[in-house]
Amino acid sequence: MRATASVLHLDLDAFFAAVEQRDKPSLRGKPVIVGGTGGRGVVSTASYEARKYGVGSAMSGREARARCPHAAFLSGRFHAYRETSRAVMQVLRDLSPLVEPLSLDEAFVDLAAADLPDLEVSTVTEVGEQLRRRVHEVTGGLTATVGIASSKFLAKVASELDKPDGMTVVPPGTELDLLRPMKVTVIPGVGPATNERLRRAGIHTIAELEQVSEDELVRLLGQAQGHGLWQLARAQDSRPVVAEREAKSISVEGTYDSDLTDRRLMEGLLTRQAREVGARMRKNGISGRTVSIKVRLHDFTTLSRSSTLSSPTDDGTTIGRVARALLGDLDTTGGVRLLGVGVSGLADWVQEDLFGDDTEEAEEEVVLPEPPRRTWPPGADVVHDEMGPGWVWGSGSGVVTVRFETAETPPGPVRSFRMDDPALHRWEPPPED
DNA sequence: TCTGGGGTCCTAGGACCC
DNA sequence: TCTGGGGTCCTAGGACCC
Repeated sequence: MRATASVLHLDLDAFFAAVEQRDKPSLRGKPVIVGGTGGRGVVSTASYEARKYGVGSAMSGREARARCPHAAFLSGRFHAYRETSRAVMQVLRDLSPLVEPLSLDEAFVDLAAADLPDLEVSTVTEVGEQLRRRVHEVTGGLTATVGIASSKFLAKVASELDKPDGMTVVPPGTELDLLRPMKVTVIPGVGPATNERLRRAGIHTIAELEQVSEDELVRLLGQAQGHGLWQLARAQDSRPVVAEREAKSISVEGTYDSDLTDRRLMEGLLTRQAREVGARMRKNGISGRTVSIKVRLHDFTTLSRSSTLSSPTDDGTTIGRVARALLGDLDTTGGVRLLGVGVSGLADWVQEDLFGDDTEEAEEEVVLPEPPRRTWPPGADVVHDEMGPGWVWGSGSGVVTVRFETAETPPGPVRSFRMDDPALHRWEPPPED
């Protein structure tokens, strides 16, 4: 904690939804929900008009639709969000060289590194208001909420107090007066699980947390979190604003509208994800040694497996080969809703092939199931079961006849299914790159 | 058909080394 | 041949954040 209110936290209000309303005037003043469009999607951002109906982040699309059926549901234009975010971050860097982005819509700014006459409350208040006006200008009308205080913790807490389009400055010396009546859930890092543990120990507010000894908190929550919360309950936070932080992992994952049971299909999807991870690594000039997969089963149980290579790689083919081998250890008979591939243990150098050709080795390729050849029913003509992918040969009287073949393996066997047979799954094409 | 995607950090146990 | 301890790496899982 500093003696001056020199840490600024800026939060763009309902960011994704606000960009959509900016770019499409017909959406202004109306409920807009970004995310939650797919069969298993969740809400990423709801505009304030939609929040009135109880729609919020991380809510399932199904529930959001039930609460606010007349909202505009959008899948998101991340390029536009990234571009707008860049403009905002540049405004912050014009104010101070020490800017720490937390996400596309949030950042800390160290005002002690800015060129200001002093750090009095009146001065930083004016700086904050100017900053909010400037953000409004460069974004074409987006609003931001700002918190300014003597530490990251307090600045972030402060920026939550006057949303949207507001600002809160916490004068040095008043931090504990502000914190003590608040619930422990305002502390970043206290989520549902930690809150429940604290609640069982009779701790609801920060004032109550402050009464608990450090030993007791460590016993309750473990060394790192116990010690951390003991400090935050006293407004003790000396974490610096750090401008550049290097990525520690890169991953790609996907949730599928219906559960996967076909191992060949899973291997094909992992292969595709591995290629995407490799491409992103090369683009960023990094490589890594530990390849991980993530598998979420039908019942939401989440498994992970990883393998550490003797030397770093950025090669999608290698990553894919390891990923498929890791999948081989897992029992996926109940069905899989999510698959993911990641690489960690990153180094900012590349071991080999720095300028070499990047053609992939053909013998490592896994053949993806064939694309649709006929249409029945609309959008669902290519299907698969545990035998692999197939396509609909004919249908009638509630029965579907499927040929299990691909261009590589004709002619395949023909089987008939009832239309509602749970063994028959719609083939979900992998997302576009 | 409750429960996204891309991350970070922490814990805990076992291997292995000194 | 009584049991030792620390440090690092690896793996799996969990909590949390936006």
